[in-house]
Amino acid sequence: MNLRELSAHLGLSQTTVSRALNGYADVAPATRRKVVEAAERVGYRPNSGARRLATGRSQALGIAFPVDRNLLLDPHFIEFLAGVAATAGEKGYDLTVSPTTGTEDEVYRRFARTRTADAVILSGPAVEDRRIALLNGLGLPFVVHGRTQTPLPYAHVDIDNRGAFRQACRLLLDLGHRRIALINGDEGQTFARDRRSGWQEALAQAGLADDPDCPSCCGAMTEENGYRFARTLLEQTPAPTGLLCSSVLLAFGAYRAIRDLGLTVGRDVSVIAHDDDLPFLRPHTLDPPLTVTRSPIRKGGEQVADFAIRLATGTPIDQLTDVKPVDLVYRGSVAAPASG
Amino acid sequence: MNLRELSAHLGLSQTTVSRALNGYADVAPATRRKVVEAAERVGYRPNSGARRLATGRSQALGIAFPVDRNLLLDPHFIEFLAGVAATAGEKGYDLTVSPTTGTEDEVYRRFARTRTADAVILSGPAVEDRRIALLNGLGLPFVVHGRTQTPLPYAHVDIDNRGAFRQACRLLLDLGHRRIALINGDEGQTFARDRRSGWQEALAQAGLADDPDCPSCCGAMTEENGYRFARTLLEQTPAPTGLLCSSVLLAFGAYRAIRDLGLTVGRDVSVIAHDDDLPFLRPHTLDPPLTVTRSPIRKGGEQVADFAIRLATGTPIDQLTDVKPVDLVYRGSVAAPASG
DNA sequence: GTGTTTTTCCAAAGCGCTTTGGGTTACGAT
DNA sequence: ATCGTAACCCAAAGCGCTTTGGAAAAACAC
Repeated sequence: MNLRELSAHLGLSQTTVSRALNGYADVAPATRRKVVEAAERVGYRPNSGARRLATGRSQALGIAFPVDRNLLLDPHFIEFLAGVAATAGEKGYDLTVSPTTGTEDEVYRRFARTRTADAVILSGPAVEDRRIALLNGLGLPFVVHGRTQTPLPYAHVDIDNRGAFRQACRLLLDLGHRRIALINGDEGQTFARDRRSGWQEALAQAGLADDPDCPSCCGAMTEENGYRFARTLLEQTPAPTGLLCSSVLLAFGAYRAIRDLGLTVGRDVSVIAHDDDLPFLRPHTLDPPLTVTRSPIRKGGEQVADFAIRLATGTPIDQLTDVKPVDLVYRGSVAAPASG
Repeated sequence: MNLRELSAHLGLSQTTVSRALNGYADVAPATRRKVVEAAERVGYRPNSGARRLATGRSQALGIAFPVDRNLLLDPHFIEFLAGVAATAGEKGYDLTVSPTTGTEDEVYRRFARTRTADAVILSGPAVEDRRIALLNGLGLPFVVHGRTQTPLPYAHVDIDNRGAFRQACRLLLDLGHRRIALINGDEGQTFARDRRSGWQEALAQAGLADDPDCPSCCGAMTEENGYRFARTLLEQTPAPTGLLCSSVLLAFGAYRAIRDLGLTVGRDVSVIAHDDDLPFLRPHTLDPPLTVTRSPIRKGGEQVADFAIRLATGTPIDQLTDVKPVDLVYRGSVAAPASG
């Protein structure tokens, strides 16, 4: 059933039916009701291609991910994607995911030229991210999940990573810890860089700036890396008594390392992690329950999608920026250091 | 730059340019070369909406996932999706993911009516799956990842789950185990049901059909459940000496439970799991390395996408079915049971 | 040379929708 | 009655592509 058939069936013009369905003003309430009901009854849906062609907009959000970087395999990204998808779907937008090998440029070019997406979502921004300039050049609206360095204003959703890790580190300092290590994500990405800044700021305030007893390491946020990093850090002397992890997955590995070294979390080593609220990795189920700075990454996805749709429909960029504060949830993995 | 402009620029008709670009026969090689080069140079890309409207096909694969069921949060699904996306992208297809709350019906209806997707991908089929009938009714081509019960032929890609678990169970039996438990995924889904069948077949062949000392449990394949299930099973008397897990994630939890009970994997309890080759959960990094039946779920996704595209372009259904055998990889988590 | 194919190209007709730019009708104001 | 103004509706023109059904040119056969 297409528009012509539907309007013939109703004895109305295509124009009127179209306008009735799309909520235009100049159609009588009674007519509109009739049209909407008929459309509902016969299950009419406008052909997406035709609408796309006529309006120039695709009612779709685009997101590119490099297949070779392991973005899709990263549960954080997926949870984020779930949020994006949920909100997009709710608002009648499709989500077109386009995998790429190598650079994402080609995908964005295609999105722009073919008008496959009304706006794109950028995730995992680097500190200096080439994609921003490209998208600006292409005139393709975009929303960044996270932040980056760029002269122009840009739509973004982020959390206060720096503040979160500053606060977490300060908690350990207040409890008396003096050797606090950071197990971070890939520091090419802004979120990791920000967390490092937060950690450093807190240390600096405590007079521990660049203290060699407060080491750090970074890499992909996997359980395996968490184990390796924690093990390496804890085998040093003097070993850190506090561990800041950029992900619960890393903390998971750290717990295993701590156990393997015959130590006890919360007694010998205090651990705090950032919790993106991944549904299959619950920090409170660990033993002891893990103290976290918590911010559901899924919510981030939802907000990014919302921003992207608003952007595609004309909301100015400067109204589309948000940086959320982060809660610190205190649990048993943290205590004052063992005396000595 | 659109087709009209491009053809004007070349001094050719739109027809010729279109046909040259789309590889039709009736255009002179020299002309084609000129056209292709010009298109390349100016970066011409056909407008997706227009092409969609003209051809009735969208060059996109569709996949629906229920937001409230935790499909997207399931790393197995994601790894599968990565494979789908990779192959789709490679072949110039977009991947439209559509989240739903509740039933997927509405999404399929929309796909069918709006022609948003040329074919859809069904993942996690239940033993009796309503979606099959719906899609058949809608005339929307689909490929199932897994199998289901249905009278009509349908395109699908699956692995030999039954054979894999039969073989795994037989290995334990051959080593002398007599109490072998199954920790399975959700048995509403076919893959889990098949694995159970394989386990049961092997037990039956050893004269252990329905033996109460060979219990089983099932549920979402999380680390947490693995721990809970294993713990419950191992606290029975007599406790099983062999554990078959439907996922490395479950085995992960099982290892933790075994350790917590003061037992040792490979000595007190042998463990085998199915390994979908999730990149952040490597079975050989466990201690002791985990014996697995292995089949990369990502490859499954790649093949499903390939099938879906072939289906959308006219390949008959009966050429689009495949059930892959599964390797058994023997590692240190398996040994003969302790005597007695 | 003429008739017949084959090759190469093109004009024009859609695909199904939105939207422009009027037309009608109804109704209160003059 | 007549005019203006709303309120409602419509015909037709695209949007940018593919594809049908030729036509012109070139190649071939006789």
